[in-house]
Amino acid sequence: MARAVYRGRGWQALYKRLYQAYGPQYWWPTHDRRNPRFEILVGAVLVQHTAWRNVEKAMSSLCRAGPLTAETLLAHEDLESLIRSAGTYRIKAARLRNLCQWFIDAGGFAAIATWDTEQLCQSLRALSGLGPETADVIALYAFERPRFIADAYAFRLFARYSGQDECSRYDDLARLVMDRLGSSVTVDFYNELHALIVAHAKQICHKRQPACRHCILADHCAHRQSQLFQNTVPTTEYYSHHQ
DNA sequence: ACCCAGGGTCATA
DNA sequence: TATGACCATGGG
Repeated sequence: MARAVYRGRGWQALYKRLYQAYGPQYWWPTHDRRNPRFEILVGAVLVQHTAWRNVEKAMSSLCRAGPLTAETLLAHEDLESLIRSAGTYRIKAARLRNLCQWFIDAGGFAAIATWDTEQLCQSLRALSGLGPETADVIALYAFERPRFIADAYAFRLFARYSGQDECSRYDDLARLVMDRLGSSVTVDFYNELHALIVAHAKQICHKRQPACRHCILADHCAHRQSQLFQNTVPTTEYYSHHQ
């Protein structure tokens, strides 16, 4: 049986094609299985503007220093040096302390689980050092709320794919995508969608020069279409005929 | 030597 | 509202 081909342009079709190409991404990755949900809070802060491999080093030294709990992190006098390899470590140490205190004051996972999603996201964004993206990452991966992560990769993909860059703010793109997807979309969908967008951006849709020749979305991508149009005149065939 | 990475804050104009 | 400087390590 031939596998299905998804020809639609919408986000549902885009998801299916990405999934078909890259498969499940198994996010959020965890280092220590004892406190997997709290580790997501920590990782979400550490990974800000940082390659994940550097977060892994910081996470492993954190786990070596004690259990990954809010109380233990607050007790670390040398938190800065423990997370040094994640970069911007003074800032991130302060942000982690903020987050840990918030978590304790809120009453932990059981209490926060009863919060409304909007309430949760607003509360997270109110913390110094947690912007819209980190707040949504925590809401989605640690608290299993349906949120679209409108990160730099999503902006890039959307701008190239649709050919329009009308969205400039985080909330504009997040709202646009969530409205189009509708309320029936599951948390698992958003979980996988963000991970797939990251995988696709890393492998194909780079910042400078996207590898459009290998892109599985190229047939519907505005950026690819404009590239093909520009390349219609100066082909090697043309010059070989006219030299 | 430069650019980038699973961002966010703060100071200017 | 919209840029720019800054944070800072590590890999390509």
